Amino acid sequence: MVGRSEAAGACCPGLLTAPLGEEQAEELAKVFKALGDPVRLRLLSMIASRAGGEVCVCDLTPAFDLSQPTISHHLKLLRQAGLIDCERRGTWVYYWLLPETTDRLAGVLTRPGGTATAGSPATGDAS
Amino acid sequence: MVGRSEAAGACCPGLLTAPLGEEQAEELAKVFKALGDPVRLRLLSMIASRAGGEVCVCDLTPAFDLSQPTISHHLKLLRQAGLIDCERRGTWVYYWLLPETTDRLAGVLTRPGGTATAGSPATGDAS
DNA sequence: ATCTTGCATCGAAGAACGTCGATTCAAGCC
DNA sequence: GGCTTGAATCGACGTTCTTCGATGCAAGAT
Repeated sequence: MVGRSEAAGACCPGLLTAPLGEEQAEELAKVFKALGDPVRLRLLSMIASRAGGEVCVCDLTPAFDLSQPTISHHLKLLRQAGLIDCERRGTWVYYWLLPETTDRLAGVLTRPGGTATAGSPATGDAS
Repeated sequence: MVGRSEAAGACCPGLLTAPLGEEQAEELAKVFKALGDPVRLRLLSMIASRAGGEVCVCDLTPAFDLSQPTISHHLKLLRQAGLIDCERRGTWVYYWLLPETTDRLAGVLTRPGGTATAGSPATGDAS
């Protein structure tokens, strides 16, 4: 009855329960690497937390002290990792989150025994 | 040797619900970057899935086609990210998982809605 | 004390990454 | 048609990362 962790194919029993195979590790590492940059993390966060589910690039770029090609490059990496997707609509390009991928990562990082909820460390202080 | 809890600083409402601040993004990116390598992913998986909760380095190193200093380096990065910790016991050094950090990541990647339907037009086609 | 074993640290070489300016492409407007 | 705006692509440069061999340190064995 584990519905949540198997959203994107039942290929991954979890990172913390059994040793990862080389291919699975290679594949997962690509997605985690895409998240391993603060700019991309903020971009993903801005896209995912958007009310309508979509963000125009013209709304993302001015939020950073970076050039437009750099933002475009980061968006491309997030897209290649399967975390977001985009569509051109007239003059503007809109991006949205692909929740399958984040769900998969969350499932991979969730260990069966642990009571893991957002923001509350299981051990130690709960101040 | 124990660097206690530098990763779980602020209460994180989640990566997908509200735009991430610069500092939080910087901090989270360090942990994700540590997971962005297949060797480290496999190391973490081998450590986390161990029955007794501990693994000796001498059991980890021969599983890879890499030199011993390289494995030691990756273990150091995982430790600096707050994902694992270690202790010397006689001649050998044992590593174990710090579930607080993986729990936090899983929480950060979990969106409150739970149901992974976002109403996006296309699924499974990202290019 | 000396030797051996297990693991960490120290530079160094090569590859990969992040960033930029310049350019190119797409779409709308004059 | 030509012009303007939004976004992606192209080279290039400096930094960071992954890996290695060589070395150093801790702890047990002889």
